[in-house]
Amino acid sequence: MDQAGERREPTMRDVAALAKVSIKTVSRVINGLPGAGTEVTERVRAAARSLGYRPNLTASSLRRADRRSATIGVLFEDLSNPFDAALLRAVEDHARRSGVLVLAGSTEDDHTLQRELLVSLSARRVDGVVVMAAGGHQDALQHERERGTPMVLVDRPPTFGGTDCVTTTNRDSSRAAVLKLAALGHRDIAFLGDRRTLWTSQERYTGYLEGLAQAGLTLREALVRTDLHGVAVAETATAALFDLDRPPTALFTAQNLVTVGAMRVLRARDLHRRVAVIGFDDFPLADLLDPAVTVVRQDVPGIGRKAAELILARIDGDTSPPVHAVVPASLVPRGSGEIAALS
Amino acid sequence: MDQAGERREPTMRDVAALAKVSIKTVSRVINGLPGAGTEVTERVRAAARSLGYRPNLTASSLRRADRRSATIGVLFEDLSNPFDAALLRAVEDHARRSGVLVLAGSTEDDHTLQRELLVSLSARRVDGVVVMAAGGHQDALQHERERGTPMVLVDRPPTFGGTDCVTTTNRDSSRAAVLKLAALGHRDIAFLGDRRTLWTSQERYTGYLEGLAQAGLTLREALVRTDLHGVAVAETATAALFDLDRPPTALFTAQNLVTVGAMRVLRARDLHRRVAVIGFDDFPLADLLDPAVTVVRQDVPGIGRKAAELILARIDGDTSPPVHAVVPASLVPRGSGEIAALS
DNA sequence: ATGAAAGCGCTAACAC
DNA sequence: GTGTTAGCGCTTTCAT
Repeated sequence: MDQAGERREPTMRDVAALAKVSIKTVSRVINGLPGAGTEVTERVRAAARSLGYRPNLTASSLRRADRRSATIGVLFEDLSNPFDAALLRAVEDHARRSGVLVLAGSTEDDHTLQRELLVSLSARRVDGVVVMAAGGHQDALQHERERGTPMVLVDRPPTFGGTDCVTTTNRDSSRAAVLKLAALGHRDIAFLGDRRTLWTSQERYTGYLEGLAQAGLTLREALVRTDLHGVAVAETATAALFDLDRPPTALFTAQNLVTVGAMRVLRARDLHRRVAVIGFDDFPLADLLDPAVTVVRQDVPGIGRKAAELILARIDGDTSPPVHAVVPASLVPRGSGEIAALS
Repeated sequence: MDQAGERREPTMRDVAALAKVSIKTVSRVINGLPGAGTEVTERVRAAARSLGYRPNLTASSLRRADRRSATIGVLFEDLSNPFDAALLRAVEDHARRSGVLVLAGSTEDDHTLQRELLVSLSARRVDGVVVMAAGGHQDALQHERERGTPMVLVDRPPTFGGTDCVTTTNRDSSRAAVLKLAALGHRDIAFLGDRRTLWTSQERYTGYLEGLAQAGLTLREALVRTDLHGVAVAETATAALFDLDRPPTALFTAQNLVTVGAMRVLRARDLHRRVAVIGFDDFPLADLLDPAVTVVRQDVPGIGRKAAELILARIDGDTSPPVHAVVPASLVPRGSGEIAALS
C-alpha cells in the first residue's frame, strides 16, 4: 500500500456493469430515488459494496440542477482565538446536521488575505459564506455578495446592504458595565480597546461614553487607550495608565486579550485587589484568576447557531428581507468588577 | 439583489464567445499556460473581467489528470478546544501557502461521527486527511487509508500500518515531570488522567510509572485517577484524593482540562500553595494563576507544520516509508511545579 | 420500472 | 499559436 493510491476509483459505470443495469438505475439506487425494483436495488447495492464504490459529490453537484456543493465557507479572523474557535464549532455543528461541511480559514484581519480566501472559496463553489469581516472597507465582501453568494456576517455588521448579520449587544452591555463600576463609586474609569477600525471596538467605546454620561462622569481622554491588538500592547498601555498622576480606579477592557494584558499588569503591580476590572468577552479560566474576572459574556453558541440558521435558510432560497440579529450578552460577576472605589 | 443569486454563472464558453476565440484558448489564458498570443490573451482577460468570470475548480478537477481538489480534510476531536484550535490553525496556514483549503470537522471522539465525517470528506474527494483519531478501534480510518487516501494522524499514532503520524514526547516528558517532583522531595505523587482509551493517556501514565520507578518510589494505586474527561469530573476526582488518609503532596495532571479542574479544587481548599502541580499541555493564562502553573508544553505549531508538510508531500506523490515524527515537548517552570515537599 | 442520449464546466489529446 | 473532439462522473430529459 502506498500513500498515493493507484487504483482508479470505481464509478457508477462500473457498478452498473457489474450489476448489469444502466448507469441511471445505479444513480437512482445510490440516491434513494423511487423507480427501482426491489431486486434490482439489492443487486446494485451489492455491486457497489463489492467494488467499494463511493459517490462523487463533486461530479454530482456539477450536473445537478441545484448545483449545491453542500459546503459553506467560514472566514474568521483567527481560528486559534478561543472566541473564533468556539464560534466555528457552533457553526460547524449546525451545518453538519444539515449535511453541510465547512471550509474554514483565518483572515488575520487582512484584506488581501480575506479576498484571496473568498476567491478560493468561490472557485470551489461553496453554497454560502459566514464571515467575520476584516476591519476597514468591505469591498471584496460586497463584491462577492453582489455576485449572489449567500452571506452572513458575524460579530461585525456589513457596511453594504442586503446582507444578514449576527452581532451581540456591544453598546448596551458596555454601558451597563460602566454604570456598574460607577455605582461602586468609581469616577476614574479607563477604557482599553482593540483596533479602532473594528466596529465592535467602536460600539463598545460608544457604550463606555454613554455609561459615563449617564452616570454623570466626565470623560478623561488620558484614560482612553485604543488600538491595543494583542496582550503585549495591552500591557504597555495599562502600565502607562498607572504612571499617570491620577490613575484610574477601574478599568473597562473591551476585548479578551486586552483584559488578559491588563490583569497581568495589575498583578505585577499588586493592584489587582484594589482596581476594579470588567472585561468584554469571556475567556477560559477567567474564574480562576485572583480576583476572578467579571466579564460581559457573549452567547457564542447562540451567535453561531443563528449564523448557521441564517446561511442555511438563505441557501435554501429564503428571500425574506435581510436580518440583523442581535444576540444578548450578559454580565458575569466574579469579583474583579465588584471592587468598590476607596472613598 | 436577493440572497439566492439568480443569474447563471458565466463559463469559459461565454468568455470564449465574447472574446471570439475557442474555449480551449480561454482555458490556456485562465490557467496561465503557454500557447496563447499576447493580443489574444489580453482579449480573453478583458472578456473574463467584463463577464465576471470565475474559474470552477470543481469542474476543472473532475477533468484534470491529477484529479486534485486542492482541499484537505482535518478531523479533530473538538475544534473549540484550545489545543485542537491551535493545531488547526497551524495546519491551515501551511496548507493555504500551497493553495490548499481545509475542510474542518469535530469528531467528538465518537467513532460513528468520525466515520460519517470521513465519508463526507471522501464524497468531496479531498486530496488527503489529517486526523486526531478517536479512541479505541480505528477501523474506519484504516479502511479509508487502505483505499489509498493520503492520511496523517496527529497526537495519536495509528494502530495500523503504512500511515504517517506526528506525536509529542508524551512518555519522556511525563517521566521528566515526575522525576522533577520527586527531586523536590515528593513521595506521594498522584496521577490524574484523561480517558484510558486514548493513547496519549496511556503513554503519559507509563511515563508516570517510569518516573516513580526511577525515583525509587512505590506506586500507590489510590493516587491514580483516570478517565477524567472534562473539568467537572477532574474536580470530583481531585477532591476525593484529598479526602484520603494520606493525601498526595504533588499532582501530575495529564491533560489541560484535568489540570484546570485540579487547580480549582486546590484553590477551593486553600492547598494551592502547598501542593505541587505539573500539568501536561499548556493552556491560556496558566501563567496568571496563583501559583502560575508549571506545564509540559507541546510544540503545537511544530506539530501542525510537520503534519501539513507530511500530508502535502504524500499528496504530491511522496512514496517514502511512513514516518512517525515526534515533536519534543518542553517543561515550562512557572511555580506550581517548584513547590517542595514539607519534610 | 428502466434506459439512451445529452450535457454540467472543464481539460487531455491531438489535430491544423 | 489555435481549434476540434472526446470525455471526467454524474444527472437531466425523455423515451420505452
